[in-house]
Amino acid sequence: MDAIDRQLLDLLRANARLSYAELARQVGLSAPAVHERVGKLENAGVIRGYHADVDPESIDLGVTALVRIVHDTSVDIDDLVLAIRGYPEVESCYFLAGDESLLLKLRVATIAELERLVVQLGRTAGVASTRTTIALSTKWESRPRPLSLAPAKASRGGPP
Amino acid sequence: MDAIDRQLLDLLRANARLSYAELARQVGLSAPAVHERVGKLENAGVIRGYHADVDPESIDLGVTALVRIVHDTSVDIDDLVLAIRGYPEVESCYFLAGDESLLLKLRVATIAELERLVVQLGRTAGVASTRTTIALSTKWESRPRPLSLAPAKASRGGPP
DNA sequence: AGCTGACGGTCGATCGCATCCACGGAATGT
DNA sequence: ACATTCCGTGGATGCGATCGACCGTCAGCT
Repeated sequence: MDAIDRQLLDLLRANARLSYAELARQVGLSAPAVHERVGKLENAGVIRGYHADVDPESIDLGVTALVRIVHDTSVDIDDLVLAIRGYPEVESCYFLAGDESLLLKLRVATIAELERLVVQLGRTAGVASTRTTIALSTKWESRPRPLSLAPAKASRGGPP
Repeated sequence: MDAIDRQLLDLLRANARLSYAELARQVGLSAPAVHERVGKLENAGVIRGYHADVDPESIDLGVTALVRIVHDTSVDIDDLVLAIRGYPEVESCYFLAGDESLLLKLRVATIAELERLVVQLGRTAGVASTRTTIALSTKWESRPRPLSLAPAKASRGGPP
């Protein structure tokens, strides 16, 4: 994992559909070399996948909510997580340090659907209580933090 | 936005590097037809981009934290959001209904870095107070909810 | 009804890209 | 010094992206 790998990750996080030829031009290597590097990053689990980012409102998921869950410890936490995974509306799930054990981010079409889901969650085995907050808007999400600052083609030769 | 569009969105959300030829095979159209459909979805803002999903631990971002921010209303909320956008560690930012106005999800390398960032956030104009929770683990994140269930090639003819 | 234009698709051709293979050179261990 | 390994380049080949020409369907108009 050197500077060129980091640059490739940056490029693919910004645009996952770049061709290997284009990536090669950007980092100053040949296409096969880039192909091999990216393959290794995939196999090593550094790159976990490539996903289209779809506007939620466009696909009728205009309501975003955050639900914090207090764990009823008579049920194993892994079983609870597994049960929650069964709800497709739950986009993300974090295991927290603190009073509430889990934070869920979920998206649904309507407030009515949210109500239905929160009630169902509250009845799920292992859930002691829930605390729900509506997200009025998403300012941004999944913003990638750049790993490398300089393009590799320039500045050959170590720091001054 | 018909069933085939939804199917294309599903396919690209699962794997953004599928070729147009492969997409075409999956939905039962020709490659140029798929090319045009995807282009329209991009131009309409339904597809906002394509991003590689990189394992945070692999790029030295092993600490995930959630910070809730109480807004000091003497500063405009938009200015506050803009200031927070300046911190590259903040991956996501939601505007909430409730006591705390903002929820931030951020990733850093170490607890020490987290401390530094939380202190800085607390000093930012418009921040009345912060409440920080560490995420011990991310069970899952950005899981896409499938839009269509059936492959378009099969089951021609309405429901029974 | 018949005409017309917009829309969305197919087909065929061309050019670039992905991918495989053989080869080369630098860094490393013996 | 030599052998080995790693990582790269260059060339060849078949597939995919993409363009242009053409076709069927449908809605609205005369």
